[in-house]
Amino acid sequence: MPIYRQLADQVEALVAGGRLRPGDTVPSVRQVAAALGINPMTVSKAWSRLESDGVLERDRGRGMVVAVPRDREAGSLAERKAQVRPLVDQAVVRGLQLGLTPAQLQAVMKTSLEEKLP
Amino acid sequence: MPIYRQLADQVEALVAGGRLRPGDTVPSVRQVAAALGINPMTVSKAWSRLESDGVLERDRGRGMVVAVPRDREAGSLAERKAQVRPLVDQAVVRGLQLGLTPAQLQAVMKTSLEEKLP
DNA sequence: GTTGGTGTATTAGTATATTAATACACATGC
DNA sequence: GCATGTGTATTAATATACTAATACACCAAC
Repeated sequence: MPIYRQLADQVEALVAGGRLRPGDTVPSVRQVAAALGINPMTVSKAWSRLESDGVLERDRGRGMVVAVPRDREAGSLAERKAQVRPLVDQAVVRGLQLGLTPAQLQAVMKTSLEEKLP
Repeated sequence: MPIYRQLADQVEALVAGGRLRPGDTVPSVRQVAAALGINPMTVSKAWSRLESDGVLERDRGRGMVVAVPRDREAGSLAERKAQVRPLVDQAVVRGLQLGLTPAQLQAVMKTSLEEKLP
């Protein structure tokens, strides 16, 4: 998995779980790049992707800040469910293939939720 | 998404949901390739991947057949749960980011299960 | 042995993705 | 103005992934 995607996923998980809240700042691209020994552009690509997804916002001259979640942007409840659906399907198919029962799959999701949420 | 992956995912879903059962045959690579207007090797790549995953088996001279699910149940329950976990995590993070509640995410999975299972 | 059916190893061409180097634009504080 | 901090557009090099063309090995039935 590419570096920029690993970075984006990590930050996205922190925000989704509430461990990074709206207004919190994120380390600058150069800080992260120096810490990981990679190119700042690679970090920038991760930050930019998160900005496109509405997770972060650019604060001119300061850096990237966790954005305030705008529910309208995501659409209706049905639309948002439809967006997660493919990912859930993928997990379900894999789980069934492994011989897990529906109840066991639900249990895995419950565990995941408990670990993600603060 | 690449063609060979779409094919593999479709067949995998059919097997996981029980719509294709052990012993059932799968159309030959040339049949599928002709029907879709693509190269047989592309189909072969999908079939091969499914064989690696233990979903299909090669029956020399005849073709590919849905495998008996003994290998899938290899490993403890905890191990199998651990294997699905990353996929569930991905769905959960995306769902939370879209503002879905845990209950709503569980509901999406329930719907997915009901649609997949026969 | 011949025919007609499997799947696939190998090779090659093409497209796409990923990372990095460089130079730039903008904002802030002195 | 100047120094120092942001992020990034551009370009280029590299790696990886995907598809296809060809030729081959295998099996079953006649």
